[in-house]
Amino acid sequence: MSQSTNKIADTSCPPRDSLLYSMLTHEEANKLDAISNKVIFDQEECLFRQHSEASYFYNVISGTLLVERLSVEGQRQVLNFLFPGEFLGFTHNPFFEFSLYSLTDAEISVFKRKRFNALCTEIPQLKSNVEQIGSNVLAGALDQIFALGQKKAHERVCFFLKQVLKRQSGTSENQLTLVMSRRDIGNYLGLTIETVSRAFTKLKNDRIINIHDAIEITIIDRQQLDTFASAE
Amino acid sequence: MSQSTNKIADTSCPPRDSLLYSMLTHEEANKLDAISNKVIFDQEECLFRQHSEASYFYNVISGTLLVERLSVEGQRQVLNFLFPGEFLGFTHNPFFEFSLYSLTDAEISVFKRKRFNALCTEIPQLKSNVEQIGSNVLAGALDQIFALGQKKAHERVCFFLKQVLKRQSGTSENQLTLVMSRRDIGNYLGLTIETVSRAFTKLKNDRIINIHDAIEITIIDRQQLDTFASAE
DNA sequence: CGCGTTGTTGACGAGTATCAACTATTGTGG
DNA sequence: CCACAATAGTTGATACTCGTCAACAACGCG
Repeated sequence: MSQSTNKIADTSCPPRDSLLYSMLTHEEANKLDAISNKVIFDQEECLFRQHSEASYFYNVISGTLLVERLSVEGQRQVLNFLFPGEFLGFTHNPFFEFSLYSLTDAEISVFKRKRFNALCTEIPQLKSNVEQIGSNVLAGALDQIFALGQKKAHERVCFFLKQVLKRQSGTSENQLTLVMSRRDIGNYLGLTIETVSRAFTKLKNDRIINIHDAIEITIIDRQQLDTFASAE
Repeated sequence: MSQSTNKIADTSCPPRDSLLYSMLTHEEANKLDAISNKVIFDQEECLFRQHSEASYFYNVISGTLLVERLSVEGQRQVLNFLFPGEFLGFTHNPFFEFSLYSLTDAEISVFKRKRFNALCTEIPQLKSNVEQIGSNVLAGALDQIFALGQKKAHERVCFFLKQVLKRQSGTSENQLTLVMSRRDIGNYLGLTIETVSRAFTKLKNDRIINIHDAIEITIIDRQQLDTFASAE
């Protein structure tokens, strides 16, 4: 397992404001913390690979991750990005349907499924929390289908920016940092890197966003961004 | 609930060769049958609507169904088709993420979730069967993402035909009946009806399929169909 | 500093959407 | 049963979007 090659961070606990911890008593939350390990990953590491045994699940504390899937023919499809506070791995399958990679250095809280399931029988609320979180994977996939099926290039990019804006916590209201490459964005949205680049330029020329160094983006016209993001 | 407006069929039971019944003893299967009702739907009926309470789940005995989702802006997206033997509704969410409509007359075996969950505690095997089936929804969505993100029109149509071929049981090996309209196919594949029509014509001209009356299709070159279906 | 990688821009062509006309099929009322 | 209207599907002409190929710029790294 890849996390065994990483150092286990000492004392610090995952943040308790997340869905998983909601509705739990303080004592229950302590029990939950007790079965998690905080693991530090470097940039470009693989947390788990598609078809590997789903023995763990993951809660992002800091950093950004990428979820991808390979078809039987070996074609790569980016399925999602993962931001601090988010979870992955609550599948009922014995094996993962996709792979998870770190785009940046990342602190991850890792739970062993067996121990977690045991705790679930003790704390029933925990189980319903997990099931709700698990359905987020499907919700993300459905959103992506909408974007791929019905939108033009610059609209897909707006959809993507809006998602990052909503999920990339911390930074200021209209500022965002795109740690993922144009290639990853393009693959996620079903576009080539050139088309993604042109879409960004168009949005800049239309004064909807401001591009500083291809990584740092500012939203100027939030309303127009929303319109494009949900355009037919 | 819409099924209350439909007649409950009398004695007949759902087929027992499905995933849900696999690994169950005869006695357990009987218990399962006891909590299901067979309901007859006409063409173009709504079995359940998006955001309605997920109180039931469904096992198709005969007929073909369509799964669709509306965005907040009201745009329609076809997510899947459902064929005999297949299931829908094993969500952990309290509400459905999508709607289900009958494309043809259909016999459906309907299970009440509460009674089913109660039975799950009695028959643990049942629960793991269900979880496996539930993940098929996600698997279908992931396949659709691949098709939408990476394929040309005629390749997407091949992908679609291959799916129908695999899942539409009963009829002969290379014969299939497309009960869904070109509009539904197009929406599912992210294409216009004209492009779908042209793709069919191209496949006919390339001698990969034969079209009899736009509904009845014969696969001539199965190998080429597979190649197109999984092309980059 | 040169080199590789990543992102941007331009020219061009392939592929798909759009608009429109036409055909085939289905359903309805006389 | 037929005539007609309505719907679904096909085909053609055209415009537009996006992919492809190529050149170039910006950045990071040894």
